[in-house]
Amino acid sequence: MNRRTSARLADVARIAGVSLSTASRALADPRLVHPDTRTRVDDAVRMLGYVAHGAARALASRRSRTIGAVVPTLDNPIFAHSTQALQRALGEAGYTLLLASHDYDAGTELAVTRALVERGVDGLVLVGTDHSPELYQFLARSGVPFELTWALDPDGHHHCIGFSNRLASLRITQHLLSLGHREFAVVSGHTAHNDRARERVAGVRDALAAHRLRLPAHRYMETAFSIASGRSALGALLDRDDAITAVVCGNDLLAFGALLECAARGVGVPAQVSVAGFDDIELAAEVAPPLTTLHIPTTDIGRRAAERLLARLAGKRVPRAEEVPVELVLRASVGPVRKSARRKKG
Amino acid sequence: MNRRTSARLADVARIAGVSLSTASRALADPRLVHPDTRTRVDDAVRMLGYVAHGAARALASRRSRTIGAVVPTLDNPIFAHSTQALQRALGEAGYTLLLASHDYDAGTELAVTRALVERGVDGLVLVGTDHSPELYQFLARSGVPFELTWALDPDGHHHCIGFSNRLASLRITQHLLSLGHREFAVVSGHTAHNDRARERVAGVRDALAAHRLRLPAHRYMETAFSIASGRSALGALLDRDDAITAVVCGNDLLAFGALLECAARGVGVPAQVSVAGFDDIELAAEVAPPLTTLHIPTTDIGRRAAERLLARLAGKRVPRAEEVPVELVLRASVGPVRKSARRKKG
DNA sequence: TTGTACGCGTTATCAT
DNA sequence: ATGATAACGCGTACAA
Repeated sequence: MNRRTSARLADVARIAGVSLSTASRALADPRLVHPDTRTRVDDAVRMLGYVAHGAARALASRRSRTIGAVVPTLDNPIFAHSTQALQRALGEAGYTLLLASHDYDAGTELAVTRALVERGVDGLVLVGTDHSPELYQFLARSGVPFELTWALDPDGHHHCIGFSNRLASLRITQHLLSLGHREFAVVSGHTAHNDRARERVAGVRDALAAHRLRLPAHRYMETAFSIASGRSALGALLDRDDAITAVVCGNDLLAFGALLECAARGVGVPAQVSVAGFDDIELAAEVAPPLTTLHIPTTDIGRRAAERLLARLAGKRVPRAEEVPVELVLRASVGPVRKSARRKKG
Repeated sequence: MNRRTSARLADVARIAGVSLSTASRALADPRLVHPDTRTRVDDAVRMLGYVAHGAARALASRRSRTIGAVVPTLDNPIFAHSTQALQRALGEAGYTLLLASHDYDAGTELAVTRALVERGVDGLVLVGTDHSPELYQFLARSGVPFELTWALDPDGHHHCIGFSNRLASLRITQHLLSLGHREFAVVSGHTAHNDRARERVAGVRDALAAHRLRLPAHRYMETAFSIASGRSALGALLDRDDAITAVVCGNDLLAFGALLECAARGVGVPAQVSVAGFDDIELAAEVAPPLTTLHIPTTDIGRRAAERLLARLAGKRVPRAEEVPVELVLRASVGPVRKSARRKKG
């Protein structure tokens, strides 16, 4: 560990023949120094291979040029995608992303968020509105500005960028209802510590209630957000009840798994629906339609979250809540109700 | 921005009635102080909602408890997955992940790596061995320890954790050859600034050469790593040449796209192969077999990268190169050569 | 436009 | 076991 301590700004200043503060200014805002001195400083920097010491810089300037993001998991492509967009937007603005995930555990979320704040992030990006009171309290005390994403804050207290998961889900269910479907099932992700999942299920129930329909308990399944889970969940549902004609899935991974199960059984569930969409996986529709998806602009969510946060850090005002447009994508093959699914085995 | 400056360690010390250094010790290593003083310090911490100032800590201790990761993109599930594993392992060890991506651009990679080093990361995790001389030089000068992942360094100079993409690809191709296939096509990811992609193609050529076979230019396609690209690439290949009986794809996204194209055309390409596997997407095999995959332990790569790096930071010695096992997964439906693919349209 | 000098909040060294 | 004090490397009034 006897790594020779690298060049400091003082060294740069000495080589360039200027004072420390001049060197500092030359790097912070080149317009503040004489062109000649600037080039001399730049030369010295190159010569020494000088790399600024972020910690010292952060300590003195009280900003780290760092933004923290806390996501449930990167294994869900939608979060990987929006995080990718977030990182890109931040990078272009000279900011660096500190990333943490919590696997849908509130305790972990608080711990990792604390770790990020401790690292001195200038701002935070969280997913959803469903966070423990302790977390909200911690955020308030720490004073770090934050953005909630993938949902809209119902109380309007917090800054957020997203969409109404409930309305989106309502919309897609209404569409199926308009096609004549009455026998619904739902494959949801786990709803604990997950407002998006809960809202999506609620949206289905809302739409059904408007038609005096209910979602029976045996047609509701909650599982992990993965293709494999989606597949086995639909399998279990169809084993229990083969009158089902429409399935609303909590996201595209679940929907894709459901499609696979249909394909394996050789049944054509008349309307296979995904509430959350991810461009690439939507192609799955071509394997085993019918599928209706709600296209969610994951990229926009990440990018706008970054832009909003940076704007706030720059002292600009931004609307507290911002809604991203969500688009219903209808497959050509989605049609009116046909004969119910039939089991192969059993 | 006149956010009241939060509690400092000095405040904690004052409230606890101890000196600054005692407070510091109580937090750094509780065993160093008297149990009574420790509880008094802890109480004061809770009372004030004290959160350590990472920058000051890093400045004084010369370590940031932060590790940087530079990946091509999180949009590729394999990197999302290994990054997720990396973040988890780091988090459990009290480290935080700084993440950056470069979209397969060498210039961007250098820039973001520099940004991470500037933020004071204690170590770095990179993907692959294919980095610009400038980057390697920068890493050497900065002295930051780093791990290369997803490949093995051919020269054995750098610390790495991964597998031989070339041998893996060779193996899968040999398997197809053993089934009697002779008419190969390859759908590869872009090979610029991507040693993994290049090695995978090379592995196919190696295997073919051993049978005195070549890969004609018109049966080779290079495209972006995505499902959509995989699909259209195979479409183009089949349009050109319908004698193809086996397709080796650069990764699972491409392979899945290829499967979709086969399904859409109603052809059964006798052996549809993916060189890189990702558990969930392997389920696609059930939609449109035949598919052979190489299962890669993405989680292990991320976790081991973290463990190796942290071990090195702790002064322990680790083998310079570590290979993760890669497993050939054969689908039941993969059989010997059948009649070639036939085009639907054209 | 440039330089001086102080402070940022913590750890580490050295006493006690 | 605890306390005083000197770094740590940089930003930024303030002065020149």
